[in-house]
Amino acid sequence: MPTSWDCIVTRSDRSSRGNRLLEALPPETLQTLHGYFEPVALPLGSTVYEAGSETSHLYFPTEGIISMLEVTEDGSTAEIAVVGNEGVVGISLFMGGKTTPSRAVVQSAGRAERLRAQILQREFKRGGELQVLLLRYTMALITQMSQTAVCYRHHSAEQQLCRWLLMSLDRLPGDELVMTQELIADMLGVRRQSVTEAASKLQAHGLIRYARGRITTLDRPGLEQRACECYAVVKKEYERLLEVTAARDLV
Amino acid sequence: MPTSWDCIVTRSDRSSRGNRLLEALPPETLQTLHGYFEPVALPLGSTVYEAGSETSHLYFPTEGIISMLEVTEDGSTAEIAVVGNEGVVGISLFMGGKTTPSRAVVQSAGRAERLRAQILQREFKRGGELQVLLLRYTMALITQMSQTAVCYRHHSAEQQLCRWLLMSLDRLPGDELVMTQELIADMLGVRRQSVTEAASKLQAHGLIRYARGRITTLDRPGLEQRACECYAVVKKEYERLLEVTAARDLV
DNA sequence: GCGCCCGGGTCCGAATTCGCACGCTATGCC
DNA sequence: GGCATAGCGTGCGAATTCGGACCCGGGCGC
Repeated sequence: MPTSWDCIVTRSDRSSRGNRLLEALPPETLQTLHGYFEPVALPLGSTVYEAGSETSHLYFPTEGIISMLEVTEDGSTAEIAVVGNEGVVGISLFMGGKTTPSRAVVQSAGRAERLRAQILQREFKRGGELQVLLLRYTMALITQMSQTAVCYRHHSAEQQLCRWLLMSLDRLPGDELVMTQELIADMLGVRRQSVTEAASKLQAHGLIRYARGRITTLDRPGLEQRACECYAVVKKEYERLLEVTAARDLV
Repeated sequence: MPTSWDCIVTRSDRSSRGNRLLEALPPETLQTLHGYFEPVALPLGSTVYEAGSETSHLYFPTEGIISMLEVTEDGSTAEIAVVGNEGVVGISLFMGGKTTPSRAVVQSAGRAERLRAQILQREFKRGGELQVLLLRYTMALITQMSQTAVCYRHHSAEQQLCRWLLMSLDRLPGDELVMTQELIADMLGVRRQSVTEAASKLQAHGLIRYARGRITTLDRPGLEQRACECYAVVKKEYERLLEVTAARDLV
C-alpha cells in the first residue's frame, strides 16, 4: 500500500495539471479513493453525459473544459455552466437523483480522472472533508447558473462573448483557445452571425485575434472591461467558496 | 416530551397547509427538530434574504411563494427560481458558503416555519433522511435554474408568462393570484408593456381574466398548451426527485 | 365629494436579434 | 496541383423587445 504522498506523486506524474478539487482534499481522504481513479481522455466535442441518461462515473477534469448544456425541444442549446480543473461533472451522483436534464460536452479537449459513483458516494456519506468540499463546489456551480440566467436576460451578445472568452481562458493554459464561432454560438444560444459580429468588433479594437477556429487573446484587461459584471461576480464567488482549497489560484 | 404524533398535530393546527419537505421526513427526524421551529409571516414584497448578506435561518414556506431573484449592476432583475411549500429557502446554510448572491423576496403573501441554521446543520451533518431529502431538493432547484436560463434565451415573453403563471398557480390554493403586471415584469426581467401585451392576448383568448392586480385562471389546459416546455420539464423533474416524499401531490 | 395615485392600455422610434441566403478564402485531402 | 469544405463575412427583411411617454379609469384616503 503506497503512502498518501506516493499517491500524490503518482497522480502528479500522470498529468501536468491536477484537479484542484481533488488536490484540496486532505491526504487521508484522497488515500481512501486512491486506486479507483481512472484517467480518461476528453476529446473535443465528445459527450460526457447525455441529457437525462443515467451514468456511473464522476469526471474530475485535469485539463480542458466541459460545458453543461441545456437543450430545448426544438434543438436550440444554451450553456448553463462550464467546468474545468477546478470542478467536477456529475454532481447528481452525490446530490441524489442520478440523472440531470442537462448535457455535458467537451468544449476544449483535455483529460479527466473519473471515479465510479459508488466509490465516491461511500466516502461522501461519511460526511467528512469530501462532502464539505463537494457541497461548496455545488454552491459555486449554482451561482454560476444563476448568473448565467440573468446574463441571458439582460446583457448583449458582445458582453456575453467577452464573459465566455474569459471564463474559458481561466480554465486553459496560455492565451489561445481552439473554438469555431459556430460552436461558441451554440454555447451562448445565439446565431453564428451574432458571434461573428461581436468577434469582429473585438478584433477591430485589438482585443483578440482569430482565424479559422483559433482565438488569441491580445488584451485581457480590455476584455474584462467589455464583459458584463457576470464574469467577475462568478469568479469572485468561486474564490470565496473554494479559496481555502482548490480555487486559491483560479485567477 | 410530546410524541412525534403530537408534534405533527401541533404543526398541523398552526397552518392549514404544511411544508411538504418537512412532512416527508420520518417522524423521528422531525422529532429532533421539534421545538425549534418558529412560525413567521411572509408579507407580500418583503425580503427574506438580501443578496450577499449572511442569514441565520432557513425558511420552510407553508403558504405563499418566495422568489429567488438575481439582480444586475444596473438594477435589472430576473427570477431564477420560485419556492413554495414544496421547498426551502436558504440552501447555502447547509450547502456551505453561508451567503448567496441572490435575493429572496415574497412574491405571494403567506407563512413559513423558520429554523436556525445551527439546528438544521447539526441534523444535516448526521447524514440521515434529512440530508438526503435536502440534497435531492437542491438538485430539483438546480434543474429549475437551468431550465429558467434556457427559457430566458430561447422562449418568447408570452410563453414565459404562461410558464410563470402555471408555476405560481401550482404553489397557491385556488385559481387566483394577486400580482401586478409590473411585478411580474420584474420577475421575468422584461418591461411592463411586454407583460401587458402578452396578458391581453391571453385574456383575449379567454385563458385568464385580470383586473387591478388580480389574475384569475379560466383555462388552465390552455395555458399549459401556450407555455413553453420548461414548465413541464421542471415539474416532471420535481416529481421525479421528490415523488416518494413531499412532491407526491405537486400536481 | 374630491383628488391622488396605482394599475393598466397604447403609441412611438430605435436597437437588437433573428432567419435565411450567398460569397469568399484558406486549409487539408486526394 | 486541383478541389472540396470548413470557417468566416455580409447583406437583406422580419420579428421582437426596448425605452420613453402619455393617457385613462377606478379605488382609496382625506
